[in-house]
Amino acid sequence: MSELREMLEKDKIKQCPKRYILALTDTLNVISGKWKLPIIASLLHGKNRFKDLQENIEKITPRMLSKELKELEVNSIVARKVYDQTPVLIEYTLTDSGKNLIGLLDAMLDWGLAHRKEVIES
Amino acid sequence: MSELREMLEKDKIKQCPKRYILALTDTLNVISGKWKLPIIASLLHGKNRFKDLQENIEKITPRMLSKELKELEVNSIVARKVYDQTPVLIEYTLTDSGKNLIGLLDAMLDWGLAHRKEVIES
DNA sequence: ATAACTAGTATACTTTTGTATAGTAACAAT
DNA sequence: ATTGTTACTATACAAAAGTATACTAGTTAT
Repeated sequence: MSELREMLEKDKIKQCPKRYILALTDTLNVISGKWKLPIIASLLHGKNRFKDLQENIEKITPRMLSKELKELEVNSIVARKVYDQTPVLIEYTLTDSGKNLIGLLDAMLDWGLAHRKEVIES
Repeated sequence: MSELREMLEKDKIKQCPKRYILALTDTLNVISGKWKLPIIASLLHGKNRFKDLQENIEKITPRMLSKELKELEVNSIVARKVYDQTPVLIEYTLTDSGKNLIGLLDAMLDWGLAHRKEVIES
């Protein structure tokens, strides 16, 4: 049984441990906002350069792309690597944690598809 | 293999179908913001009345609680039922879709815990 | 010298999200 | 008539998130 389900068993409602709350809010922060998922999805697709991302993600401004990439880097979701060529090549890649997000994306996709089905059927 | 992983196979990168994007953004909308997860978690715990929720969720104002409950109701995550007693009893419950969110919360929890471990270890 | 390429930054603004504080409505009990 | 109960709403404001538009810096090619 899942950790959460166990925690919620009727006859033994426990306080939600703080580390669970931290883990959940971490996760929410990583995927929240207008551009995080498009960026992560683009990186999963193999679009790794600033310009690739800008072209791949419709209507994102360089300011937002730069801001979000920095935040993802600070949170160890994305790694930034500079290749000293000309013109300079800068490559953004997903860290292991970043790649592991695909499991979460699957869960989101599954819930979203099931929910749409539920809502339409009723 | 997961739908997403399959879609991202290197030699056959497909366009992300629009219904996938819709499903993902639906899901994100349902869990985004400061109060959605606390409210959903409280409802899973069996706190079903406005006042219960207000007491259970630290520092939420009635305005926000009301606003969020309405939005969750519109999106078929929460059902509102009025019992004609005195004083009036109004009960908020999770719909099937709402209850199914627990699987997603588990995935979020797992990723969050694993990520913290990764970051600390490195 | 000018243009073009990559990878951004700067400034000002609008929109969305959330907060603070007070008040309402229906009814019952004292 | 006042107080208490539940379940909210109204108004004004502050903070966070996102947008628009223009500009910079280093390098190479013409």
